[in-house]
Amino acid sequence: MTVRLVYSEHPPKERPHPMSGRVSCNDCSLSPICLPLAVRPDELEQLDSIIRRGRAMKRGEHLYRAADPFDAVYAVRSGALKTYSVSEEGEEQVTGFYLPGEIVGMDGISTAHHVSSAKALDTATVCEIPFERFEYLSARIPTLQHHFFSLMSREIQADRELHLLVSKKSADDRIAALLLSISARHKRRGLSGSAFRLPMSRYDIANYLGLAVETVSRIFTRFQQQGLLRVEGREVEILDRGGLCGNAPQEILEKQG
Amino acid sequence: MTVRLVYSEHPPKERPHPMSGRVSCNDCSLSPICLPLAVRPDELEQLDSIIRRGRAMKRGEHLYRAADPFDAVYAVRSGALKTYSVSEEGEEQVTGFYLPGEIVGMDGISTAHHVSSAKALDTATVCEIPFERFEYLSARIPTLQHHFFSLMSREIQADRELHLLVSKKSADDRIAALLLSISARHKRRGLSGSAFRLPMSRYDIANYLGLAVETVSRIFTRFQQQGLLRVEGREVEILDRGGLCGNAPQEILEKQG
DNA sequence: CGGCTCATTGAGTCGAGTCAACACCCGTGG
DNA sequence: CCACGGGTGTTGACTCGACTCAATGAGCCG
Repeated sequence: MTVRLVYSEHPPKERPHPMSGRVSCNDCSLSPICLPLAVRPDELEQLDSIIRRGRAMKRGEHLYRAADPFDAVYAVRSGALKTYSVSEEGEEQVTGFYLPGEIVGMDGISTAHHVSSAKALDTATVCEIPFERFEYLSARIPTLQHHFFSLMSREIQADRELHLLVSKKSADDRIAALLLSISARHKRRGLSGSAFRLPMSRYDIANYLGLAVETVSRIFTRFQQQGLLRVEGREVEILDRGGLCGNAPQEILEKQG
Repeated sequence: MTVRLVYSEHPPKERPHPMSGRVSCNDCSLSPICLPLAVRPDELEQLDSIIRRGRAMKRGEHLYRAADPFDAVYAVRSGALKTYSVSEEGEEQVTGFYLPGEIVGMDGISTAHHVSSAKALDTATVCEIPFERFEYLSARIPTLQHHFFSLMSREIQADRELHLLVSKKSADDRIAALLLSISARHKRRGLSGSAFRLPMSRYDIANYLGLAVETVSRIFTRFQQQGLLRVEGREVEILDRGGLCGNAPQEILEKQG
């Protein structure tokens, strides 16, 4: 099979286009699912004023590395990132994938330095939210404080679901759950929930889910044979959502909202 | 072996004794590791005034259940709790163990109802912190707000370490890491870091770490044969910390501070 | 004393890992 | 232009760590 599937939303890029780095939260298409959802229009200006917008990143570039001083969290604007940590034996552990509208970097708050690294999986754009100023602001905007508590709480919830997934479910279930999660997060942004491009490699998927690359590959192939999916490299189309759910019985492991 | 090991700190209970439910944060021996560590003496009064102290719980009693409305987080004062969720298939997933000085219930913030259940593993006492009032207060006490962000961030960190443990490490490593974690958390409270009583059953340990009960049992036995541990039911003495660390290479999976 | 839960131990099986080979794509450079 | 090499993905054959099933023992409560 050599036909290139074309239903990915990658080219063309979503609005706001990465080039237009100056777009304020007001004009950003992601604001209904990002931080701004928590604040009134008149407060949005204050939030807007502390955000450094539109930092562009190339594939493979680091947003921060473990042990870097922590002084900001980041909202993903376009593209995708992964976070990972490295154990003393040097083995990498992928801890999360972050899509547009999601907040990355919250794990560094308690230690004043990052405990993991964040790397762009693709060309990406992020908005930097200096944390000290953000704390100052969130003490003055109750809904913002509450929303950030919520976001962190949701991150904890997602980690717990992942814990269940990795500690109790079969390899099939894990892959299905990841696919459904990414699907749901796409749909939330108004994109197709059934056809999309995976931003991460098989290696990253395997690492994240606690599997071997070969296992991931085999399961993708089998899902395709079973008519659950259409797979072509990183392009995926979900053909039988019900069948996948049967494999990943617990809802969808969402990341944030 | 039928000798009952006596080095557990269980009887006698730690001060403050569960009976003395009225002890204010000021007089609580846990305050250096609990919420109060973040506030000045004059602010402590305000925090103190919103806390409902010394709720006593019997072994097996629920602090809250999944789907209960969320309106408070809880500081463990004595005893121990576990949190768990139940998947649609009815299987339980233990998501955490909470010892004195630790905060439980943060996973319910985003949904306004709890997504997991919390159950006493032993006779326990908890201090209830009504969350709405707490948010009001933390907007006025910057260090308190920051500390709570920190606590949640640390919870996320701990979950990520657990993720690594469960998805990449052998059964031996997982057990060793759990023992070292509990040891460290004991030591933080000024108790023995080498001899203590596990508050949870083998079943809970297995469930938490993604193992079968039989595996946990076998490994405890083997660790004892290798001279790493002394085990007698739930009483544990760590004999060779270095040997255990060799099994659990990553530091110690701490929960909070 | 039964009945219960919790813990331990043994025997056999299987899901997923490891090792190894190969196919594909893409950029580089002769 | 094609050859080369590295990164990424797929497939097959074999192995093994941890699970399952099963039986027994220890402690606790009514």
